[in-house]
Amino acid sequence: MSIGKVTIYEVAQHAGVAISTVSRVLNNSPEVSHATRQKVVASIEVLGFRPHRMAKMLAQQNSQTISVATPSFTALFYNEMLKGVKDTIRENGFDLLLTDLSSQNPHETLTRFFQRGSVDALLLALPGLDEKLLYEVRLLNAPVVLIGTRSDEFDSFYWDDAAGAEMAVQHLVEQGHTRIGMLAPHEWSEDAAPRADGYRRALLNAGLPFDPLLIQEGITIKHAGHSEEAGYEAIQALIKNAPDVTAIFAASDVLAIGALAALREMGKQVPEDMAVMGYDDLKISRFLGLSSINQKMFQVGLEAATQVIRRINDPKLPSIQRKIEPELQIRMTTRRK
Amino acid sequence: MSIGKVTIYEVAQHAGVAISTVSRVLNNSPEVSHATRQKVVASIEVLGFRPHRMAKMLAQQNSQTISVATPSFTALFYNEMLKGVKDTIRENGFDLLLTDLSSQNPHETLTRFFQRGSVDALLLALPGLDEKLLYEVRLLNAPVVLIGTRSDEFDSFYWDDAAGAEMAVQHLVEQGHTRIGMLAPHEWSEDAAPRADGYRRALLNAGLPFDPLLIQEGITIKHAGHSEEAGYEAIQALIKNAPDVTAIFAASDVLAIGALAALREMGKQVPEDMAVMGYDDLKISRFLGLSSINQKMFQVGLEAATQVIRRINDPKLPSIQRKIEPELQIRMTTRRK
DNA sequence: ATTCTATTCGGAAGCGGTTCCAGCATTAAA
DNA sequence: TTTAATGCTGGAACCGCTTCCGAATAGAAT
Repeated sequence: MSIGKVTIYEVAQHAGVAISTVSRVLNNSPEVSHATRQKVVASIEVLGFRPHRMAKMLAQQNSQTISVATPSFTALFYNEMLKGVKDTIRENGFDLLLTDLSSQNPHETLTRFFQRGSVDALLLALPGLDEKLLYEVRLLNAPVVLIGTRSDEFDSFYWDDAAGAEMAVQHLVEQGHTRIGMLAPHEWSEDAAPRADGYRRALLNAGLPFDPLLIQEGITIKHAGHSEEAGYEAIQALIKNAPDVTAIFAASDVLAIGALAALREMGKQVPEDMAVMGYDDLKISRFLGLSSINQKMFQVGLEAATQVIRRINDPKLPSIQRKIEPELQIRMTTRRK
Repeated sequence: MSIGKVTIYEVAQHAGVAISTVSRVLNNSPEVSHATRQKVVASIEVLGFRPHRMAKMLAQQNSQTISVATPSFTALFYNEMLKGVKDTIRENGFDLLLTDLSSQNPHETLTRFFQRGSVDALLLALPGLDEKLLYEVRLLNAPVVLIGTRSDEFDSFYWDDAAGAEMAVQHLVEQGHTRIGMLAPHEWSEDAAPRADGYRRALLNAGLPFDPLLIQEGITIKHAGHSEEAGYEAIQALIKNAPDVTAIFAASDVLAIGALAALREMGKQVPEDMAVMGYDDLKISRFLGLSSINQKMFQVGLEAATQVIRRINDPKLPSIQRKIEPELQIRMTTRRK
């Protein structure tokens, strides 16, 4: 379980000093003479002493650990965010604890953080945090940064999903499409609903009728959420229900990628036969030529991490609320020749 | 920092018992009467007591935490592995600590684990662990599972990269290609070298000449490693150097995806003008129609996690060595019409 | 030479739990 | 009825480090 199990007691004895002195050396306190420091350092080296992390944490009452909680940290979407988070966390000497909060039952998984002392701060990226959950987060009484949810009492980074979706669909309209479908995940996740609103709004603005048949959710429970499989299945159903569709707006890039696969297999050309628009602008979308809405996930991750560090250092900082402006990325899949 | 700061002392006092009894209730020890248990549970509820994680760890001498160390856990390749790891870890009550070990200087970052008590076990997925590093890992004196490196003294899951690459290139040969290029990352990573060996072997077997011009590394340092950018740049250089190439074997799917993007922009048809073969078989490759070599990353992650749990429970288990058989996945990008 | 002030260090009390050991009250066995 | 076994519980040591406080030493000031 450990490396030799050398404690500061052994070091102190070996160096002929008190343990408090060893501790001072470890935390390079200024109030220790050069000579004794030398002795202690030598003893540490000789004995191969390594401090015990938990003991230090207990004594100092902090864990040097920051947790990031998401629905699924291996999902591509959150993966992009983590790229921005991880280095910042690391550079400031914190460890990174990753946890999935099942969106069905975040309450239970959130309990883990209620264990006192387990993390110094929490980055919570759970779309659609409700009041009940927010209440629990408050109880944490620790630095918390919210991502994807706006709250006045916490630092929060959030998007206007409806505006982004509107922008996306408007782009399709401008390309001359009049029958525009939408692909949504099987279970309407918290992020998909506002995107559907934006979709409707764009149609309204363009004077196009809203046809419920054109919104197609993922079909099987097995492929719930934003999965390629869901997109793959959904577009087939959509085309069956509405063969005259010439463009689709997918609620996420992942769905769009599944749709592209189905279209290819059906022998349909993109964008000639069907224009495809995604949402999230994953890194890979750039290489697929997939048009999308950039949410600046990397940047958000970076700023959120920076902010949480700042807050750890100064807990009474006024909370900040940052709205991220979505950005339209036009690429091959929606560009008319 | 905590929730009310209620300790077992308060609980004990409130319930009128000794702290040892409270502790027994917390760890549901059988040797506590039903009546007292009720009292204690009630007090815990009333006071809103939550155990302090660090204190428990220190006393129990374990951290209930498992760390996974990779070159970059946000890289798609390791991401697939993590999908297999995370649930297993979680279900067994462990927390997951993710760390990047920069391959330039893994020594320094490995030091973190040398802090006694910080993790109970380590999943180390660092291709090309050398003897020096292995020596340090040994010093950890903790359950360690190696992924991607074979060692008799540790549990290890590894691949025969050369065999996989040979299989991939042989497939291209069978499709009738005689001028087959290879795309490698900018800095020859530990995994790319054996794949290049397999490439040569396949050519040799087919009686095709080996032409060094046909192996193209990534160009700029900025896009080192397995990045889409590297593939994007490399294939352009390759085609310039050897315009007669009709098929390429990319050392990773990520490189291949970059190459596909470049080909599309150049107006080249895949697979008609250029067949493309990847390596890793990321989930997304299925949807891109990208032929690849499946390394069963998810499965490896799953098994490695299972094994590390097993080893934590029984440290003197004989170590196992599992070689993963690569599997050829033929898809659109290499299929002759 | 004496007093005062830094500087450096040792001692000891936590941090918040776990766990061993002993003691007491019960109950079963003799 | 006495003795032995059993079930619960309290007390105290301990996990390994931090940090406050007071003491000792040395150098500066008088």
